[in-house]
Amino acid sequence: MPTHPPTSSDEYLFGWDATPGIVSVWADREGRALVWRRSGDQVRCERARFRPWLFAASLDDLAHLGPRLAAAETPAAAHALITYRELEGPPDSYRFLLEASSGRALERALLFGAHQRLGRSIASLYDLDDYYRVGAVEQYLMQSGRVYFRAMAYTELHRMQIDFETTALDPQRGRIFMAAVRDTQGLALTLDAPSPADEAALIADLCALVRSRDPDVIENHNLFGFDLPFLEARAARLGVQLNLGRAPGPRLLERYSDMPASYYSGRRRERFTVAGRELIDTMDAVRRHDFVARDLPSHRLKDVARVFGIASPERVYLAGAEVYATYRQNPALVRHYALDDVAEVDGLSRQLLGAPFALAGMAPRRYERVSSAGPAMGILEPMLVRAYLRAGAALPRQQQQRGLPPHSGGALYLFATGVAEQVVKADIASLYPSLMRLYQIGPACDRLGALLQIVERLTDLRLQHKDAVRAAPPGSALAHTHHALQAAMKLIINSAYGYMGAGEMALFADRNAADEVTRRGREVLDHVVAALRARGMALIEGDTDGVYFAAPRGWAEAQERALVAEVAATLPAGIRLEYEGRYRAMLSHEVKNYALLTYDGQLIVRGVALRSSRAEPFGVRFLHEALRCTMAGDTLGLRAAYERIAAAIRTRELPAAELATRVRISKPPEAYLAARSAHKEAAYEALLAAGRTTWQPGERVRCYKAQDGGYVWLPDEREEAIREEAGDDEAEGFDDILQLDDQPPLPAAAADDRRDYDVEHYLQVLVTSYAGRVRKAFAPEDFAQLFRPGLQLGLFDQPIDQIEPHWIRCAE
DNA sequence: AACGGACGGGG
DNA sequence: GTGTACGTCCGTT
Repeated sequence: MPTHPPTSSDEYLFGWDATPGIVSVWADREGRALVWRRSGDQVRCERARFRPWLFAASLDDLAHLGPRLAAAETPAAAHALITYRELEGPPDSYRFLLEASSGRALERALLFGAHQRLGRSIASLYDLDDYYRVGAVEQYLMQSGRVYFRAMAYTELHRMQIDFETTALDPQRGRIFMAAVRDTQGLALTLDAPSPADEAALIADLCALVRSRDPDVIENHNLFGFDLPFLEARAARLGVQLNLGRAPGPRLLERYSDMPASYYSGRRRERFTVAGRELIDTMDAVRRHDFVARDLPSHRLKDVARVFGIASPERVYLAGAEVYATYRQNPALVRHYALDDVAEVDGLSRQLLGAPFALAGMAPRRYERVSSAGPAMGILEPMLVRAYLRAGAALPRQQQQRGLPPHSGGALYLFATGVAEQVVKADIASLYPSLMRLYQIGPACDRLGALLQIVERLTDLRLQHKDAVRAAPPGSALAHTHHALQAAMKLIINSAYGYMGAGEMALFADRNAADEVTRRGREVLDHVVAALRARGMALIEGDTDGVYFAAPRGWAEAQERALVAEVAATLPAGIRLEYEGRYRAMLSHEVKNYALLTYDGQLIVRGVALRSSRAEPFGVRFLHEALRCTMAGDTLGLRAAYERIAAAIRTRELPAAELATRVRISKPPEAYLAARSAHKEAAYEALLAAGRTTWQPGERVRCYKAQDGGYVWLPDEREEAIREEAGDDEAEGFDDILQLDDQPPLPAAAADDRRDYDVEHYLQVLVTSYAGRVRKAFAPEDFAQLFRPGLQLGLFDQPIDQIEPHWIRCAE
């Protein structure tokens, strides 16, 4: 592979080969690649060759090859098994690029040599940090400079959504009874298997449908976590082959583990892959979206679809446990439901996969990998490796940096607790990348300066795409494309700093550089804080790149904005302080724990201290009211809210469900019974008291403390009413019997009628767990008076309407 | 307060 | 084997 003179930063970003329309790549370690390219409705597969390669720190492990190892581009290279290229770089780097016509032969030779050198057998090259290697597809893409989707729009992709309805969550206990299939070319149908005998045919039909519709992409929500593992298990049990691959590649769906066990003993995610088609799990996209936006109540398909406004008004909702029972009564309804599911997945894909699509046009990885990868190790690092490979430069090798002090973080200040009005939030846009740019802080080991060039070029391009979004017709495909591109670029830009601070597994990590960025960041925030203080603002809290402060009462928004602009003007060029928003009031409790009241009356609560993890419904209701009253300075209202809820508890007006807490239990029955005498826990006691002797760890238990000191279980009717059906449908030949497991029947009294809770206990909880969240807003004696049971004033009390919260205000 | 383990999500 | 790492919350010391 020839090396190239200085590469342009556009090559760093986009590769260099102009081949358009690549929708999938499959490669093996023997240097064979299949490249599927789309042009309109046509997909053609081209065969390509590449020379398998990897980076090595030395040639020691290849000495045993003798003349079968030769320097590239020498006469001896013609007869060599493995060729090497010595790269420009420091001695402790990956200074050799090894190439062979067979990647497997290359690895075998290295493993043999390492075995001899170390005197122990080596399972995998990944166990040796003497080598840096990527997968075959990545080798091909990095070497060729190709990327996916060149000159393609997202709408040109042929996508198919597949969703299974099953009789249970566990493929050992249940089976597939329906598949809903939809594609971007207008298909929408369900395949049914009303009887267990039909399941094998359903699976085979589905595979045939995939092959005939021939999509580039297969999508679903939790595809890797549920549908594919379930499908695989059922197909194996029924002896059906999963022929989902695209000709002329291998046909079968393949499973692999997300990472080698030797590197990480934690949870390994199962993944699947198939030749010629990209498998996309929209849940990955949802996670990535929520990581930035933090606006999702959950990651469930139905919840997310509602938030994004893609749930149709006629959408059918069924509780998971009821789907199969419903199907037997009303199959049409379940077909409707399942088709709604795949329609929502399509909607989610259109909304969320644009950015990964754009990233796949930059990073040398498969679209399906890019869409689930983290931006740093998953995107940025492959781009850097491609740049070094292209330039013929040695990759840096992380020296073990043991015993370093932990990497220092951003500034974090709590200036005041209490209640503020006229609150302004100002923050510095893209602080860390801006600092990297401004002060040219990149990893010292990045001799090409590629990371900084990538950040700089991306920052410029991103602004261009943001402009292009504004210039394009709103809602148009063009606007969408530019939006996706700028979002993708933002993701990479923001990951650059984190990448430098990443541990030793990041090739280009540089703790000192990361520390330098945070140090400069603290400097900038300190400057902003000082400038605000000098202008008489009342500071509340500051965190890394943003600050909350109270402006003088009665200021108009324009005045606030002018002040922020004035402070912004004192910062170095390239560092932009922005006016982010204003709030009617703020309750400052602890750092990162506060409540905000917007000018249109919305309550925003941030931080764990202001959320109760156990969250008894009555407490949450009260807390929200208490926060509103406190922020309004309405102590009478606060006292009234407290008295109202305390009275409702005392008179048992509240149903027990309002006082119940919901916990997830973790111990199996034996474990709890063993520990029980030492330490009783409410949830288990409640189950035992209800006569239950078995339960599953992970079950959610809703329970409350009763007047008699015991605990009472409140089953969730919906979750418990229908238990999963028994699994052995093949042996029995039918599966139409709903089996309740060996639980006793539910108590006859409906749960919401129960009132036998421990009044004193819950009055205590009300004060300590919930009223306590506004404690910081009051002087101790005022707080004690506000939440004292009974109505009589104490000797030294002042009238409640004269109690004031602790105000955070500008000096007059 | 610090640490380790489990969950999410899917029917 | 088509490949390198999740945050967050909960329960326990």
